[in-house]
Amino acid sequence: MEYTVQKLARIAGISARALRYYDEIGILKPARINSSGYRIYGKAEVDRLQQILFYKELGVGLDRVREIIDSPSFDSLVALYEHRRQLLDQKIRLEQLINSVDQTITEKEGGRAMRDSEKFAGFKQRLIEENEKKYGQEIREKYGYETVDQSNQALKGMSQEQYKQFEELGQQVLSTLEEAIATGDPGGELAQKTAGLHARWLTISWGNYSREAHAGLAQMYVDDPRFTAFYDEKVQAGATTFLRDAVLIYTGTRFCS
Amino acid sequence: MEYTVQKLARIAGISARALRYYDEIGILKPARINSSGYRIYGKAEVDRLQQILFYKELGVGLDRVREIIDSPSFDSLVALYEHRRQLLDQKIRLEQLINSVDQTITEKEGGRAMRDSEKFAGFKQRLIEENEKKYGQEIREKYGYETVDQSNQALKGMSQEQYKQFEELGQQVLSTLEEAIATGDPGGELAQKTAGLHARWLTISWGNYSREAHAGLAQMYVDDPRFTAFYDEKVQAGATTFLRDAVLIYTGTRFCS
DNA sequence: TATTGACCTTAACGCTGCGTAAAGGTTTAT
DNA sequence: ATAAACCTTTACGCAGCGTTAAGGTCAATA
Repeated sequence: MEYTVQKLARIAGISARALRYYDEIGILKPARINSSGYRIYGKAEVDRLQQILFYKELGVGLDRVREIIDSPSFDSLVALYEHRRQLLDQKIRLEQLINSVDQTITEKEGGRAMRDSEKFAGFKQRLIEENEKKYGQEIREKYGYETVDQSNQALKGMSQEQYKQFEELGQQVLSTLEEAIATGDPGGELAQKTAGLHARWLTISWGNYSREAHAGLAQMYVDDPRFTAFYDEKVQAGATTFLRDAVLIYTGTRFCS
Repeated sequence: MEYTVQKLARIAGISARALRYYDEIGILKPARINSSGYRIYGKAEVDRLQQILFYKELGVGLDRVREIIDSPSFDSLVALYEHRRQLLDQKIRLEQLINSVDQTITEKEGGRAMRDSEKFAGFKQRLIEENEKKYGQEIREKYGYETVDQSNQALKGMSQEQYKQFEELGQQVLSTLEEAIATGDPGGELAQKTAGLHARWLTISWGNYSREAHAGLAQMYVDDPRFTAFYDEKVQAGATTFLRDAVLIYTGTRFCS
């Protein structure tokens, strides 16, 4: 039941260097050092390592891991809740990045070089988002969710010109969808372009865009016979399912049905 | 139209140190160095910096940014697609982490200490996920999405004992939902617990869990009169909307309706 | 028994994208 | 003239190890 670094490293699936590092920072010290200076780990250390790796697996930093496993269970729960919040924040940031990349891609695909004004608009957008991140929650806590919802609603009844784009896009979605189905590959370039167009269509109709909602809607299309009828008749049989698959891939949603 | 480091830094919203670093790694060199050794930037450098910051904003690393802006537009599109994929991978990883944290939280809240077998099961789970990450796409490309779907389907018709849990959970969801509504706060502890129970309920019924799908379903509940009727009658009026709000917060979904 | 190969040790640099001194020169305003 | 506000280079620090480098230890084999 005694292990040297490499043996423990192998059963734990990490590197020997990592173990030496854990020793160095004091988060996991060997049970004893043998006469040759070798690190010898025992059962207790295996258990502790298991715990360390478990929390690390959750993406917790080593410092925080130490706090968690060296403190009573009450604290660990709080720490986990806090960690969860941080993960969610990261996720939101990632989603914003993905949306931005999507926008850039569609703009570039349109062959239209970005003009300076748009670049600066991007900067403004960034500022707004930063603001949202910093104060959004505070605002929500102060005024409740309904206010935010309402201000989102306010974005809806905006311009008149968008309606034309909206209609056009709707047609474009249908036509590219038809082409895409011919390729048979919902992960293919055409299908992804279709999903992108569909995303823009949604963006206009909802005033904003979230990939969850996009994926959810695509699934709803399939589940709701009215939508299924619409796409399957406007394009061809199976079109709705194909669109859903394309959208699920586009939004990065894992398989969930 | 000529700027020193700090002036440029101010209009670009970054630090002077960053500019010096960009010079150091050669991604943005000043137009010239004046007689006192000061870095002097011109219009061209402003434009280039704008580009750099734009891509950096998308989360692209500086090395890749350099590749993108120093190559024709074709390459940049490919790079963007690739970058998008990486972001999606990161996002999926984050979601897995969040799910794990959720599980740990519910387990800890249940007051039940994790047994060693479960710890190791977690490790196995990790291995499976790693495998999925490494080879999942390859498999999908080889055998198409349907195979993966089918193997997912296979997970569904599993145990018989789960059905009991499933029924029980359904009742629990309803009862905690009722308590939660009494508090009036969809972000509160009880409401989040309800959402957690609902998540577990889904996990069992679907064989796996994705937070997008969860959020999407919650929204669907509100949109679909059959579901609305179910929850609003089983619990009380407005229960469906409350559950949706709780789930949206639980899943970290931004407001999208 | 000598040698090989598989272990073990410490020490120290490297990676990203800068933040943050430290130690000193330049320009501008008062 | 002097202070304030710039500018410069140099270099350590951050997380979590990976990766040599330079050298001891242990078990088995020729």
